[in-house]
Amino acid sequence: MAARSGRRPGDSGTRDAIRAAAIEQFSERGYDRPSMRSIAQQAGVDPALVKHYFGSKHALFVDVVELPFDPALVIPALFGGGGRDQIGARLASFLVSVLEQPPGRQRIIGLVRAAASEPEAARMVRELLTREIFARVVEELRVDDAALRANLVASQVVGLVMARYVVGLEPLASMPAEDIAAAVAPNLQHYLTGPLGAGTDT
Amino acid sequence: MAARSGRRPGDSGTRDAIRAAAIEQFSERGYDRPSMRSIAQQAGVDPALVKHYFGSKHALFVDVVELPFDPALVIPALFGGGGRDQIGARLASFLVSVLEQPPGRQRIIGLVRAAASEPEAARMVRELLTREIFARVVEELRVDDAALRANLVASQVVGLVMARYVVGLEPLASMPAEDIAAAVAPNLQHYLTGPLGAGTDT
DNA sequence: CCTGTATTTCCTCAGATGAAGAATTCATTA
DNA sequence: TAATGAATTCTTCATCTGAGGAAATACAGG
Repeated sequence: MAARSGRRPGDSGTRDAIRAAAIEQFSERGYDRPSMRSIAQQAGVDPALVKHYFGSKHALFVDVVELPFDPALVIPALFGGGGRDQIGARLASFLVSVLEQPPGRQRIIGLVRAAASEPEAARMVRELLTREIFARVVEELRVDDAALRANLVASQVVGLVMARYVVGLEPLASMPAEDIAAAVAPNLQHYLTGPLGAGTDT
Repeated sequence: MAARSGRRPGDSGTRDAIRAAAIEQFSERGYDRPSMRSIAQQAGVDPALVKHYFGSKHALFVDVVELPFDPALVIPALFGGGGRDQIGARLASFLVSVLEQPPGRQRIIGLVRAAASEPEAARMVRELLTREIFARVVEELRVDDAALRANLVASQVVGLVMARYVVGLEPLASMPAEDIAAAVAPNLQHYLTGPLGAGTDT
């Protein structure tokens, strides 16, 4: 207990306030546009505290944009077990559940937005998908071209995020999430278990 | 005396040099990161000329990022006529032909990247899709929910651009374009003419 | 030859940005 | 109570940004 001395950290909530403001700004305006000053201002905090707690803008971004779920747990649950012809639907409704709630939605939108202009963020997304997601999908899905199938699923998911949340296409942007999940599920299913080459019918 | 300032002899070509540099930088780094100075430098031109010819950074972006094809001509050709069950394949291979050549690819990637952080670019994409594309698709496709179907197709196309060109997912990024077209075509077909619900009646 | 206009360069401005350091406040602990 | 170290603030720096203006130059038409 002798090691514990001085003012206890975190009793003011400053760090969390900065993180909350950063999540919001990164998810709404990408990586470049939010400044450390604008984030600090929204958090009601001195700009120097951002650097004090996180060191740099990039470190703050990395700290704040983490997946709101653990792929190591989620993917086996989604892909394992039976019901191979229901994977598309299960995956779609899981994605919807993540994207419709603030914590998950903001982080994922922030990642996607940032990846469009920050090469480092693009690398994060690429490695995260490759290491955390694709590898496990390959493991669970007993199909050839599992990596490509996971790529295609990822492309549809990213496209949906762009279309619904970033670009705001109507009617997609205003639809109930469940309807979107229902519309997308068959195609996710096709990417995962259908024929890839000259597939004749869905 | 060699003049250090003033008009250079011969044909200028300056305007085109600026446009070429701008296309390249917007497509590789989005809207915010390229500066008028960096574009001018790449064009081998004084920064003031960028403002002189285009007025502002935003005007330069708008001038440079135009669709490399005319939807008014392309869409009726794709959707009109018979072969309703081949629309997905025709659309996929048209998209591939546009995306695999420098002029079209750079403009579309530039638009997508910019839309992620520039609200004005997002608005451009939204209105362009709504006015130039969706409206004509609705006209040609005699189906209910034509706008939503076009939204879903757009989401897949944008997602493909992000996954292949921006994030660089493997193996998607290194595959021959025709293979990708073949893999995506059935899903585009499904979005356009298949059932939209969960496979049951909508 | 001379004037006008388009092209080009240089210079300036006002503001924002990420980063860094010094100084101040204050709860906890010895 | 005094010392400690974390939490916080203020100030500074060097740089970049988009924008605008003034002047220099060269070509074209009269």
